[in-house]
Amino acid sequence: MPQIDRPSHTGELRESGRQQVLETIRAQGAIARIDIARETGMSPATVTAISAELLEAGLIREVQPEAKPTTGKRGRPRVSLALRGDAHKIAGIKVAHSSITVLVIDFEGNELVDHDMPLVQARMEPEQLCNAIVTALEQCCRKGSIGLADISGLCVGMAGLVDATRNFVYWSSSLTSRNVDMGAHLGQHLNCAIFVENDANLVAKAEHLFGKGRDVSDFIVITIEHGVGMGVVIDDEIYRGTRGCGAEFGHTKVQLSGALCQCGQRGCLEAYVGDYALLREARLLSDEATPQSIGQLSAAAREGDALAGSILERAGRMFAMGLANIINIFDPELIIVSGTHSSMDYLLTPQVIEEMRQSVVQVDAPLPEVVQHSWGQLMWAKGAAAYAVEKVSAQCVRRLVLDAV
Amino acid sequence: MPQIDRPSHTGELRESGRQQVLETIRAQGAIARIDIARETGMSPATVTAISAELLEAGLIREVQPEAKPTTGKRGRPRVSLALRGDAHKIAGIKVAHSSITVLVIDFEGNELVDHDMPLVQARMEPEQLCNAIVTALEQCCRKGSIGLADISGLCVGMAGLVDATRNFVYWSSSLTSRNVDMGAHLGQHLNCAIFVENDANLVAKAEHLFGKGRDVSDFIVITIEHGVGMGVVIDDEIYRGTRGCGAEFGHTKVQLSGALCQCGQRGCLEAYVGDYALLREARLLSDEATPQSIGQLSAAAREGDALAGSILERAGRMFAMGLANIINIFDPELIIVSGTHSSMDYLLTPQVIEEMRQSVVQVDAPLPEVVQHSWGQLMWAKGAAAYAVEKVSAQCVRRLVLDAV
DNA sequence: CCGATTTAATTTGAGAATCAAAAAAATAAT
DNA sequence: ATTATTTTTTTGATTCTCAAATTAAATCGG
Repeated sequence: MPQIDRPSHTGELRESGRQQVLETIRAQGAIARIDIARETGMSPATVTAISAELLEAGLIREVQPEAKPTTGKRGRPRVSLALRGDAHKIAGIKVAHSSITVLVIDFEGNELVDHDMPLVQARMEPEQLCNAIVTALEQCCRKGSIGLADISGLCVGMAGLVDATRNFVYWSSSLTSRNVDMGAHLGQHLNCAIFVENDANLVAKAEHLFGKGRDVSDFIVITIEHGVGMGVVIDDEIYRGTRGCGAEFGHTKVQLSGALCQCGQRGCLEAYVGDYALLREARLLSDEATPQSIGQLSAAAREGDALAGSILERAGRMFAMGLANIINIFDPELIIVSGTHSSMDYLLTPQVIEEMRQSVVQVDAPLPEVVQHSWGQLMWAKGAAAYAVEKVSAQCVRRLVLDAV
Repeated sequence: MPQIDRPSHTGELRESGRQQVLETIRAQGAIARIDIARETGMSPATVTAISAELLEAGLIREVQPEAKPTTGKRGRPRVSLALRGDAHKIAGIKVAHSSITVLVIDFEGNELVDHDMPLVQARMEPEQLCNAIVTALEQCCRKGSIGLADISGLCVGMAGLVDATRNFVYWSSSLTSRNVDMGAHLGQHLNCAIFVENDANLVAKAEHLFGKGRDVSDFIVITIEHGVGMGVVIDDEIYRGTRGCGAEFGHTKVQLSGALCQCGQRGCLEAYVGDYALLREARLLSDEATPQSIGQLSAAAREGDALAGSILERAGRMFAMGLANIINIFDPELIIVSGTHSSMDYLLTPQVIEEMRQSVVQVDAPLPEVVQHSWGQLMWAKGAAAYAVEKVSAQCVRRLVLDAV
């Protein structure tokens, strides 16, 4: 009884070597073999062998040392290795309330083309949503003169409870039904590797691959938008929990029987710091001056409007408390507060940081760094693409190892 | 320039194989080679090779199949492998407020002897505490007729902020000074492998090796005692955070500007559900009936005392909120509420579980199981011993691999 | 301009860990 | 006794990796 595809221990080892090299190259952009050896702890001989294989497979390329390094350094010049962008085209897709954003990148991470397709309604039946996704992808491909068949893989990011290991959506604000097997649905329309993930996790991925978490193996990303999301990276992996619905930072409770949240429960952090929560309170301001957007509210506060100020102040204090709790629980190296708009301007103020500091368990060791990162509107799609790239990468390596047999 | 102790990739692989076999044997108690192969995914050939080595090293033994398995099963009978208890003697030591508990176990986990030595004062200078620990260990060894030199390793568990990777104590309620290198201090008195850990993490270890977390790779242990502690096991490893001071569940904030905690901050969960918090409130009861212990308070509540009832009810609600937050963040497979006394009787009631359920993000998937586990007073020491056993195990394997070269 | 020096990459040969398949061992069934 | 069955061990091959030696490609110094 031959055991065919049970991963052998040696196979795993081999895979991990290749994976490591590829990841190192991706993390560094362009890096010489000798530095890969240093970085990964492998011997130069092994790096040579592996990179030869990756070169042959067309996944990486040698970068000719552009300019003479003029600075007198003797010895054989190092030849850097970089990813071959044209090895694959990969799509990241974000389903938002009012539009679907698509971004196509190459294997190296270069953005080829993006597209935003408005949605007429925010919540749809699964089939309807799939059609919309496919349409958005097609439009994007057409715009960039890319064949749909050239897409090696894609990832769809959506708000809600997603079990990424199964491409399964327990619940999403974009879907009218619960418990949808999005992977299967999309698979009927598209013939490429398909992944579905929670959007906050995708931002974490984006930070890890392209952003401020590039060289960090353990960090936490917090997104503030309509709701509040969190992505946790532990040991270079996204932490997901058993059912795939962990890291629901926005729905951790910060107040017994507190404010009503869009999830129907009370006292969620989101119900104090999310967009809708602030605007809900802002409506109590005198009618004429009622701010319709966070920007207006924030401006009113800056101009000395006491009520607006107190709304933002409370949100800030709640946010500080939430941040402190995260630090007390995870003790991460780094916290990245990511967003597409300037939520940070009023939420991540020095006062909030100070308040957070005072709610963190006191230790004579430096606090985790808290940084903010404003991305463009493409943040989400970029994260989705990053995730898909990683998955496709892993698939390539796996195929490489199998083919070698 | 030969690179001597940089762990080679092959060495890691080899180590992992041996480790895996040993762990499987420990987890299963006694298990045949073929089942180890099935369990770990290795080939039977490899298991034979590895177990031969472990047998020769004296770490495991063959268990003769006791009774004829009468039930007609043909074929060569399987020979189970078990740990050799006499391979090592290991001490677990818990430093509590009023005493030091020591437990000596053998390599197989059998309890050989335990001892409790009262302490005259709860907080001491490092040197003083070390002396007390050594004295307690000596007394325990004498009681069990064990030579101090026969102890292969020990672990000291203490409440507070401990960086176990460095055996370093940022702060502990048992120490008068901060930032103590306990490992170095103890090393001057004892000549064996020494480990220092946070006590909640040790309970997690105990649950993982001997308790309800035996076959679970991801779970969370919550301890309620004087304070509230948490141990997080992710992927069969204790999660510690970067500075080694994560998982401070007791000091997560559940109320803005809330009740005063012993840590000096406000609104910590511990300040609502810890022993001292309940007794603090209970003092407001009519003087004569003031309960001096949790047991009395709990009894009063059961007898219909409204004030006592409301104290416990609020504690329960806060605890439910804390539990729900943990689930929302970690989405664990299992939560074990561990304790030496019956805190569970009033904290882990059906009402609390129900309230927790209502504060958890709603998913059409079964809730994480919440179980309670009452250990004897030896719980902590047992956890410490479990941790030390694991570490010593790993050390043995490492030595085995190195010696083979 | 040419050898000496330096650094990077590759080749070579060997060691080690694993696995598949075959063989051996130990038992039950017939 | 013979056959069937199951576990364990042995054998031989594979292959992943590494150390050391070698080759490659540059600078430096005279």
